[in-house]
Amino acid sequence: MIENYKNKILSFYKKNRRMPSYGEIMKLLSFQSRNAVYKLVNKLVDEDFVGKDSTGRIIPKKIFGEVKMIGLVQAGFPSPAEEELSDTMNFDEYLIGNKEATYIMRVKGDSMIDAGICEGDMVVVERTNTFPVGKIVIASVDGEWTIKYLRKRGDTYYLEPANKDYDTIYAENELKVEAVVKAVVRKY
Amino acid sequence: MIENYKNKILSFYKKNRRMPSYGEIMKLLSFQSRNAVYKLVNKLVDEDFVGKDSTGRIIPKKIFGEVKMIGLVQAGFPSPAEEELSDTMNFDEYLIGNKEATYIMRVKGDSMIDAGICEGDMVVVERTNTFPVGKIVIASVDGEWTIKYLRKRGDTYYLEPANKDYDTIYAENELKVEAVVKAVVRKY
DNA sequence: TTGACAGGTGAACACTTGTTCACCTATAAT
DNA sequence: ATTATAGGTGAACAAGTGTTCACCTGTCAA
Repeated sequence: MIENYKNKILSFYKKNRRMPSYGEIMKLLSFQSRNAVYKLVNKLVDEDFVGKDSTGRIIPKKIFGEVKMIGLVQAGFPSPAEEELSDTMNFDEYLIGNKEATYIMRVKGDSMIDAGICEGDMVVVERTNTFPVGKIVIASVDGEWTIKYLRKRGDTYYLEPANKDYDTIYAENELKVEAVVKAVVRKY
Repeated sequence: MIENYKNKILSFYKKNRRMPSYGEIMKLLSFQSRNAVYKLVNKLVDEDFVGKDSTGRIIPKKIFGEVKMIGLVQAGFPSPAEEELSDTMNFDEYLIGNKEATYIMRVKGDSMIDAGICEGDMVVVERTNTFPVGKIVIASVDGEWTIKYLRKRGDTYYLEPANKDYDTIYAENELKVEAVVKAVVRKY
Protein backbone atom coordinates (compact mmCIF):
# COMPACT_ATOMS: atom_id res chain seq x y z
CA MET A 1 0.00 0.00 0.00
CA ILE A 2 2.67 2.43 1.01
CA GLU A 3 4.63 1.48 -2.11
CA ASN A 4 1.62 2.53 -4.11
CA TYR A 5 1.68 5.91 -2.38
CA LYS A 6 5.34 6.35 -3.20
CA ASN A 7 4.76 5.56 -6.83
CA LYS A 8 1.99 8.12 -7.12
CA ILE A 9 4.14 10.79 -5.54
CA LEU A 10 7.01 9.80 -7.78
CA SER A 11 4.96 10.06 -10.94
CA PHE A 12 3.60 13.42 -9.84
CA TYR A 13 7.18 14.57 -9.51
CA LYS A 14 8.06 13.17 -12.91
CA LYS A 15 5.12 14.79 -14.58
CA ASN A 16 5.18 18.19 -12.86
CA ARG A 17 8.89 18.47 -12.14
CA ARG A 18 8.14 19.47 -8.55
CA MET A 19 6.97 17.81 -5.37
CA PRO A 20 3.25 17.94 -4.61
CA SER A 21 1.89 19.95 -1.70
CA TYR A 22 0.01 18.26 1.14
CA GLY A 23 -3.29 19.18 -0.43
CA GLU A 24 -2.24 17.78 -3.75
CA ILE A 25 -1.09 14.52 -2.20
CA MET A 26 -4.46 14.35 -0.48
CA LYS A 27 -6.25 14.34 -3.82
CA LEU A 28 -3.59 12.08 -5.33
CA LEU A 29 -4.10 9.39 -2.71
CA SER A 30 -7.83 10.01 -2.17
CA PHE A 31 -7.49 11.04 1.46
CA GLN A 32 -10.11 13.20 3.12
CA SER A 33 -7.83 15.26 5.31
CA ARG A 34 -4.48 16.88 4.80
CA ASN A 35 -3.53 15.73 8.26
CA ALA A 36 -3.58 12.13 7.10
CA VAL A 37 -1.09 13.19 4.48
CA TYR A 38 0.92 15.04 7.08
CA LYS A 39 1.35 11.89 9.13
CA LEU A 40 2.15 9.83 6.07
CA VAL A 41 4.78 12.30 4.89
CA ASN A 42 6.45 12.26 8.28
CA LYS A 43 6.83 8.54 7.93
CA LEU A 44 8.25 8.93 4.45
CA VAL A 45 10.71 11.41 5.87
CA ASP A 46 11.78 8.90 8.49
CA GLU A 47 12.28 6.40 5.69
CA ASP A 48 14.32 9.02 3.87
CA PHE A 49 12.05 8.70 0.85
CA VAL A 50 11.48 12.44 0.85
CA GLY A 51 12.77 15.37 2.86
CA LYS A 52 11.49 18.66 4.22
CA ASP A 53 12.50 22.26 3.70
CA SER A 54 13.04 24.81 6.38
CA THR A 55 9.55 25.97 5.34
CA GLY A 56 8.07 22.50 5.72
CA ARG A 57 7.72 21.90 2.01
CA ILE A 58 8.41 18.42 0.73
CA ILE A 59 11.58 18.02 -1.28
CA PRO A 60 12.76 15.00 -3.25
CA LYS A 61 15.51 12.86 -1.81
CA LYS A 62 18.30 11.18 -3.69
CA ILE A 63 16.11 8.31 -4.81
CA PHE A 64 14.34 10.54 -7.27
CA GLY A 65 16.21 10.18 -10.52
CA GLU A 66 18.86 7.94 -9.10
CA VAL A 67 19.77 4.35 -9.62
CA LYS A 68 21.16 1.67 -7.40
CA MET A 69 24.85 0.99 -7.72
CA ILE A 70 26.53 -2.35 -7.28
CA GLY A 71 30.24 -2.90 -6.84
CA LEU A 72 31.38 -5.34 -9.47
CA VAL A 73 29.64 -7.45 -12.04
CA GLN A 74 31.19 -10.48 -10.32
CA ALA A 75 29.45 -9.57 -7.07
CA GLY A 76 26.00 -10.19 -8.50
CA PHE A 77 22.77 -8.53 -7.42
CA PRO A 78 22.15 -7.70 -3.79
CA SER A 79 19.44 -9.32 -1.74
CA PRO A 80 16.46 -7.09 -0.89
CA ALA A 81 18.01 -6.57 2.53
CA GLU A 82 21.33 -5.46 1.11
CA GLU A 83 19.57 -3.33 -1.44
CA GLU A 84 18.65 -0.76 1.18
CA LEU A 85 22.31 -0.22 1.90
CA SER A 86 23.54 -0.02 -1.67
CA ASP A 87 24.68 3.31 -3.00
CA THR A 88 22.77 5.20 -5.62
CA MET A 89 23.98 7.53 -8.31
CA ASN A 90 22.73 10.20 -10.60
CA PHE A 91 24.14 10.38 -14.10
CA ASP A 92 23.74 14.09 -14.57
CA GLU A 93 25.71 14.87 -11.47
CA TYR A 94 28.18 12.12 -12.16
CA LEU A 95 28.95 13.05 -15.73
CA ILE A 96 28.55 16.79 -15.84
CA GLY A 97 30.90 19.14 -14.07
CA ASN A 98 30.43 22.53 -15.63
CA LYS A 99 27.02 22.52 -17.28
CA GLU A 100 27.58 25.62 -19.38
CA ALA A 101 30.70 24.29 -21.03
CA THR A 102 29.49 20.73 -21.50
CA TYR A 103 28.23 19.27 -24.75
CA ILE A 104 27.24 15.90 -26.11
CA MET A 105 28.58 14.76 -29.47
CA ARG A 106 28.08 11.63 -31.50
CA VAL A 107 31.17 9.82 -32.73
CA LYS A 108 31.63 8.85 -36.36
CA GLY A 109 34.33 6.47 -37.53
CA ASP A 110 36.43 3.92 -35.72
CA SER A 111 39.68 5.83 -35.23
CA MET A 112 39.41 5.57 -31.43
CA ILE A 113 38.26 1.99 -31.27
CA ASP A 114 41.20 0.75 -29.22
CA ALA A 115 40.27 3.29 -26.56
CA GLY A 116 36.81 1.74 -26.43
CA ILE A 117 35.12 4.54 -28.36
CA CYS A 118 33.05 3.14 -31.19
CA GLU A 119 31.03 4.59 -34.04
CA GLY A 120 27.75 5.94 -32.75
CA ASP A 121 28.93 6.42 -29.17
CA MET A 122 28.10 9.67 -27.46
CA VAL A 123 30.91 11.59 -25.87
CA VAL A 124 30.51 14.13 -23.08
CA VAL A 125 32.93 16.94 -23.76
CA GLU A 126 33.87 20.10 -21.92
CA ARG A 127 35.21 23.13 -23.76
CA THR A 128 38.70 24.14 -22.81
CA ASN A 129 41.56 26.50 -23.66
CA THR A 130 44.25 24.22 -22.32
CA PHE A 131 46.35 21.57 -24.08
CA PRO A 132 45.82 18.48 -21.92
CA VAL A 133 48.51 16.16 -23.27
CA GLY A 134 47.65 12.48 -23.03
CA LYS A 135 43.90 13.05 -22.85
CA ILE A 136 41.30 12.40 -25.50
CA VAL A 137 40.25 15.69 -27.04
CA ILE A 138 38.02 17.21 -29.67
CA ALA A 139 40.34 19.18 -31.92
CA SER A 140 40.10 21.13 -35.14
CA VAL A 141 43.08 20.60 -37.43
CA ASP A 142 43.24 22.85 -40.46
CA GLY A 143 39.48 23.25 -40.30
CA GLU A 144 38.60 19.59 -39.78
CA TRP A 145 37.09 18.32 -36.52
CA THR A 146 38.17 15.05 -34.98
CA ILE A 147 38.38 13.12 -31.74
CA LYS A 148 41.88 11.84 -30.91
CA TYR A 149 44.52 11.55 -28.22
CA LEU A 150 46.50 14.75 -27.77
CA ARG A 151 50.27 14.12 -27.79
CA LYS A 152 53.33 16.31 -27.71
CA ARG A 153 56.80 15.84 -29.18
CA GLY A 154 59.24 18.58 -28.36
CA ASP A 155 57.28 21.78 -28.79
CA THR A 156 54.69 20.52 -31.25
CA TYR A 157 51.37 19.02 -30.41
CA TYR A 158 49.89 16.30 -32.58
CA LEU A 159 46.93 13.95 -32.61
CA GLU A 160 47.11 10.21 -32.26
CA PRO A 161 44.27 7.82 -33.10
CA ALA A 162 43.62 4.66 -31.11
CA ASN A 163 43.61 2.40 -34.17
CA LYS A 164 46.63 0.98 -35.99
CA ASP A 165 44.97 1.54 -39.35
CA TYR A 166 45.10 5.32 -38.91
CA ASP A 167 48.06 7.67 -38.94
CA THR A 168 48.97 10.33 -36.44
CA ILE A 169 47.92 13.80 -37.47
CA TYR A 170 50.18 16.83 -37.57
CA ALA A 171 48.60 20.17 -38.32
CA GLU A 172 49.75 21.92 -41.47
CA ASN A 173 48.52 25.27 -40.29
CA GLU A 174 46.65 25.16 -37.05
CA LEU A 175 45.78 22.66 -34.35
CA LYS A 176 43.16 23.89 -31.93
CA VAL A 177 42.00 21.92 -28.90
CA GLU A 178 38.31 22.68 -28.62
CA ALA A 179 37.24 20.36 -25.83
CA VAL A 180 38.31 17.49 -23.57
CA VAL A 181 36.41 14.24 -23.60
CA LYS A 182 35.10 13.67 -20.09
CA ALA A 183 33.02 10.57 -20.62
CA VAL A 184 31.70 8.10 -23.15
CA VAL A 185 28.13 6.86 -23.21
CA ARG A 186 26.87 4.05 -25.38
CA LYS A 187 23.28 2.90 -25.46
CA TYR A 188 22.16 -0.41 -26.87
CA MET B 1 21.70 41.67 -15.28
CA ILE B 2 18.97 39.26 -16.24
CA GLU B 3 21.60 36.55 -16.67
CA ASN B 4 22.56 37.16 -13.08
CA TYR B 5 18.93 36.64 -12.06
CA LYS B 6 18.79 33.37 -13.96
CA ASN B 7 21.93 32.12 -12.28
CA LYS B 8 20.59 32.85 -8.83
CA ILE B 9 17.34 31.06 -9.57
CA LEU B 10 19.29 28.17 -11.05
CA SER B 11 21.49 27.79 -8.02
CA PHE B 12 18.47 27.95 -5.74
CA TYR B 13 17.04 25.06 -7.72
CA LYS B 14 20.30 23.16 -7.50
CA LYS B 15 20.58 23.65 -3.79
CA ASN B 16 16.94 23.12 -2.79
CA ARG B 17 15.85 20.72 -5.51
CA ARG B 18 12.75 22.83 -6.14
CA MET B 19 11.90 26.16 -7.74
CA PRO B 20 11.68 29.18 -5.46
CA SER B 21 8.37 30.92 -4.77
CA TYR B 22 7.84 34.55 -5.74
CA GLY B 23 8.60 35.65 -2.22
CA GLU B 24 11.78 33.66 -2.17
CA ILE B 25 12.95 35.08 -5.48
CA MET B 26 12.23 38.52 -4.04
CA LYS B 27 14.74 37.97 -1.26
CA LEU B 28 17.11 36.19 -3.62
CA LEU B 29 17.29 39.15 -6.00
CA SER B 30 16.87 41.84 -3.32
CA PHE B 31 13.60 43.18 -4.67
CA GLN B 32 11.19 45.05 -2.43
CA SER B 33 7.96 43.75 -3.90
CA ARG B 34 6.78 40.38 -5.09
CA ASN B 35 5.13 42.12 -8.00
CA ALA B 36 8.51 43.05 -9.42
CA VAL B 37 9.30 39.35 -9.33
CA TYR B 38 5.94 38.56 -10.89
CA LYS B 39 6.74 40.73 -13.90
CA LEU B 40 10.25 39.34 -14.16
CA VAL B 41 9.00 35.77 -14.06
CA ASN B 42 6.52 36.46 -16.83
CA LYS B 43 9.40 37.57 -18.99
CA LEU B 44 11.36 34.45 -18.12
CA VAL B 45 8.33 32.41 -19.10
CA ASP B 46 8.23 34.17 -22.47
CA GLU B 47 11.89 33.32 -22.89
CA ASP B 48 11.04 29.73 -22.00
CA PHE B 49 13.59 29.81 -19.21
CA VAL B 50 10.97 28.65 -16.75
CA GLY B 51 7.34 27.58 -16.94
CA LYS B 52 4.20 27.87 -14.88
CA ASP B 53 1.85 25.35 -13.33
CA SER B 54 -1.87 25.38 -13.54
CA THR B 55 -1.63 26.80 -10.01
CA GLY B 56 0.78 29.54 -11.08
CA ARG B 57 3.81 27.98 -9.45
CA ILE B 58 7.09 28.24 -11.23
CA ILE B 59 8.42 25.01 -12.72
CA PRO B 60 11.82 24.33 -14.27
CA LYS B 61 12.09 24.03 -18.02
CA LYS B 62 14.24 21.60 -19.91
CA ILE B 63 17.42 23.60 -19.44
CA PHE B 64 17.57 22.66 -15.81
CA GLY B 65 19.70 19.57 -15.52
CA GLU B 66 20.13 19.13 -19.22
CA VAL B 67 23.02 19.46 -21.60
CA LYS B 68 23.32 20.73 -25.14
CA MET B 69 23.56 18.11 -27.81
CA ILE B 70 25.48 18.42 -31.04
CA GLY B 71 25.10 16.17 -34.04
CA LEU B 72 28.51 14.83 -34.92
CA VAL B 73 32.01 15.49 -33.71
CA GLN B 74 32.84 16.53 -37.27
CA ALA B 75 30.21 19.26 -37.14
CA GLY B 76 32.06 21.22 -34.47
CA PHE B 77 30.52 23.52 -31.90
CA PRO B 78 27.53 25.67 -32.76
CA SER B 79 27.64 29.44 -32.84
CA PRO B 80 25.82 31.21 -30.00
CA ALA B 81 22.93 31.79 -32.40
CA GLU B 82 22.68 28.13 -33.31
CA GLU B 83 23.09 27.15 -29.69
CA GLU B 84 19.57 28.31 -28.88
CA LEU B 85 18.21 25.81 -31.37
CA SER B 86 20.34 22.85 -30.39
CA ASP B 87 18.70 19.94 -28.66
CA THR B 88 19.32 19.14 -25.06
CA MET B 89 19.29 15.84 -23.27
CA ASN B 90 19.07 14.42 -19.81
CA PHE B 91 21.12 11.36 -19.01
CA ASP B 92 18.81 9.92 -16.42
CA GLU B 93 15.88 9.92 -18.79
CA TYR B 94 18.03 8.82 -21.69
CA LEU B 95 19.66 5.87 -19.98
CA ILE B 96 17.07 4.62 -17.55
CA GLY B 97 13.88 2.97 -18.68
CA ASN B 98 12.52 1.09 -15.71
CA LYS B 99 14.09 2.66 -12.63
CA GLU B 100 13.16 -0.14 -10.25
CA ALA B 101 14.85 -2.83 -12.31
CA THR B 102 17.90 -0.80 -13.28
CA TYR B 103 21.32 -1.14 -11.69
CA ILE B 104 24.82 0.13 -12.26
CA MET B 105 27.74 -2.28 -12.18
CA ARG B 106 31.45 -1.83 -12.60
CA VAL B 107 33.21 -4.06 -15.12
CA LYS B 108 36.31 -6.04 -14.22
CA GLY B 109 38.48 -7.75 -16.80
CA ASP B 110 38.86 -7.25 -20.53
CA SER B 111 36.73 -10.08 -21.87
CA MET B 112 34.39 -7.64 -23.66
CA ILE B 113 37.04 -5.29 -24.97
CA ASP B 114 36.18 -5.81 -28.65
CA ALA B 115 32.66 -4.63 -27.87
CA GLY B 116 34.15 -1.43 -26.48
CA ILE B 117 33.60 -2.40 -22.85
CA CYS B 118 36.80 -1.93 -20.87
CA GLU B 119 37.91 -2.65 -17.33
CA GLY B 120 36.48 -0.04 -14.98
CA ASP B 121 33.57 0.92 -17.23
CA MET B 122 30.15 1.20 -15.67
CA VAL B 123 27.32 -0.72 -17.25
CA VAL B 124 23.66 0.15 -16.91
CA VAL B 125 21.75 -3.11 -16.63
CA GLU B 126 18.10 -3.99 -16.38
CA ARG B 127 16.96 -7.18 -14.70
CA THR B 128 15.14 -9.59 -16.95
CA ASN B 129 13.65 -13.07 -17.14
CA THR B 130 14.07 -13.38 -20.88
CA PHE B 131 16.91 -14.85 -22.94
CA PRO B 132 17.77 -12.03 -25.34
CA VAL B 133 20.03 -13.85 -27.80
CA GLY B 134 22.66 -11.63 -29.40
CA LYS B 135 22.60 -9.03 -26.65
CA ILE B 136 25.18 -8.38 -23.98
CA VAL B 137 23.96 -9.79 -20.69
CA ILE B 138 24.90 -10.23 -17.07
CA ALA B 139 24.69 -13.96 -16.45
CA SER B 140 25.47 -16.36 -13.65
CA VAL B 141 27.03 -19.60 -14.87
CA ASP B 142 27.42 -22.29 -12.25
CA GLY B 143 27.48 -19.64 -9.57
CA GLU B 144 29.90 -17.26 -11.27
CA TRP B 145 28.83 -13.83 -12.53
CA THR B 146 30.03 -12.46 -15.84
CA ILE B 147 29.23 -10.05 -18.60
CA LYS B 148 29.16 -11.62 -22.09
CA TYR B 149 27.23 -11.91 -25.33
CA LEU B 150 24.33 -14.36 -25.09
CA ARG B 151 24.34 -16.87 -27.96
CA LYS B 152 22.32 -19.93 -28.84
CA ARG B 153 23.23 -23.08 -30.72
CA GLY B 154 20.39 -25.49 -31.20
CA ASP B 155 18.58 -25.54 -27.91
CA THR B 156 21.48 -24.57 -25.67
CA TYR B 157 22.42 -21.08 -24.69
CA TYR B 158 26.04 -20.16 -24.18
CA LEU B 159 28.14 -17.10 -23.50
CA GLU B 160 30.61 -15.55 -25.88
CA PRO B 161 33.25 -13.02 -24.90
CA ALA B 162 34.32 -10.18 -27.19
CA ASN B 163 38.03 -10.99 -26.96
CA LYS B 164 39.91 -13.66 -28.91
CA ASP B 165 41.97 -14.56 -25.85
CA TYR B 166 38.91 -15.90 -24.05
CA ASP B 167 36.83 -19.01 -24.70
CA THR B 168 33.10 -19.29 -25.04
CA ILE B 169 31.39 -20.50 -21.90
CA TYR B 170 28.96 -23.37 -21.68
CA ALA B 171 27.23 -23.95 -18.38
CA GLU B 172 27.96 -27.23 -16.65
CA ASN B 173 24.87 -27.00 -14.52
CA GLU B 174 23.00 -23.79 -14.90
CA LEU B 175 23.12 -20.64 -16.99
CA LYS B 176 20.92 -17.86 -15.70
CA VAL B 177 20.46 -14.55 -17.48
CA GLU B 178 20.18 -12.00 -14.70
CA ALA B 179 20.12 -8.75 -16.63
CA VAL B 180 20.55 -7.13 -20.05
CA VAL B 181 23.18 -4.47 -20.56
CA LYS B 182 21.40 -1.33 -21.70
CA ALA B 183 24.26 1.11 -21.78
CA VAL B 184 27.93 1.63 -21.05
CA VAL B 185 29.32 4.69 -19.31
CA ARG B 186 32.99 5.48 -19.00
CA LYS B 187 34.33 8.51 -17.18
CA TYR B 188 37.84 9.83 -17.63
C1' DT C 1 -12.62 -6.84 28.46
C1' DT C 2 -9.55 -3.53 28.53
C1' DG C 3 -5.95 -0.56 26.86
C1' DA C 4 -2.77 0.90 23.58
C1' DC C 5 -2.04 2.36 19.18
C1' DA C 6 -1.78 3.09 14.14
C1' DG C 7 -4.36 5.55 10.85
C1' DG C 8 -7.96 8.29 9.57
C1' DT C 9 -11.41 12.78 9.88
C1' DG C 10 -12.44 17.69 10.30
C1' DA C 11 -11.87 22.13 11.94
C1' DA C 12 -8.79 25.78 13.12
C1' DC C 13 -4.20 28.49 13.24
C1' DA C 14 -1.07 31.96 11.32
C1' DC C 15 1.33 32.51 7.37
C1' DT C 16 2.52 32.36 2.39
C1' DT C 17 0.92 31.76 -2.15
C1' DG C 18 0.11 33.89 -7.05
C1' DT C 19 -2.20 37.70 -8.77
C1' DT C 20 -4.18 42.38 -9.38
C1' DC C 21 -4.51 47.18 -8.79
C1' DA C 22 -3.01 51.99 -8.37
C1' DC C 23 0.94 54.56 -8.14
C1' DC C 24 5.82 56.15 -8.72
C1' DT C 25 9.82 57.04 -11.08
C1' DA C 26 13.60 57.31 -14.65
C1' DT C 27 14.76 56.93 -19.57
C1' DA C 28 13.89 57.44 -24.35
C1' DA C 29 11.07 58.91 -28.44
C1' DT C 30 8.20 62.16 -30.44
C1' DA D 1 7.63 69.84 -23.51
C1' DT D 2 4.98 65.98 -23.78
C1' DT D 3 4.12 61.19 -24.02
C1' DA D 4 4.95 56.56 -23.81
C1' DT D 5 7.19 52.75 -21.68
C1' DA D 6 10.01 49.56 -18.89
C1' DG D 7 10.76 48.49 -14.20
C1' DG D 8 9.98 49.22 -9.70
C1' DT D 9 6.94 49.92 -4.91
C1' DG D 10 3.26 48.78 -1.67
C1' DA D 11 -1.11 47.35 -0.39
C1' DA D 12 -4.88 44.21 -1.00
C1' DC D 13 -7.34 39.70 -2.50
C1' DA D 14 -8.93 34.95 -2.09
C1' DA D 15 -6.99 30.67 -1.93
C1' DG D 16 -3.69 27.43 -0.46
C1' DT D 17 0.31 26.41 2.71
C1' DG D 18 2.23 23.38 6.72
C1' DT D 19 0.94 22.42 11.22
C1' DT D 20 -1.75 21.47 15.47
C1' DC D 21 -5.53 19.97 18.09
C1' DA D 22 -9.44 17.08 19.52
C1' DC D 23 -11.81 13.30 18.11
C1' DC D 24 -13.16 8.84 15.89
C1' DT D 25 -12.51 4.34 14.51
C1' DG D 26 -10.66 -0.63 13.83
C1' DT D 27 -6.99 -4.04 15.08
C1' DC D 28 -4.13 -6.48 18.05
C1' DA D 29 -2.02 -7.83 22.60
C1' DA D 30 -2.42 -8.43 27.35
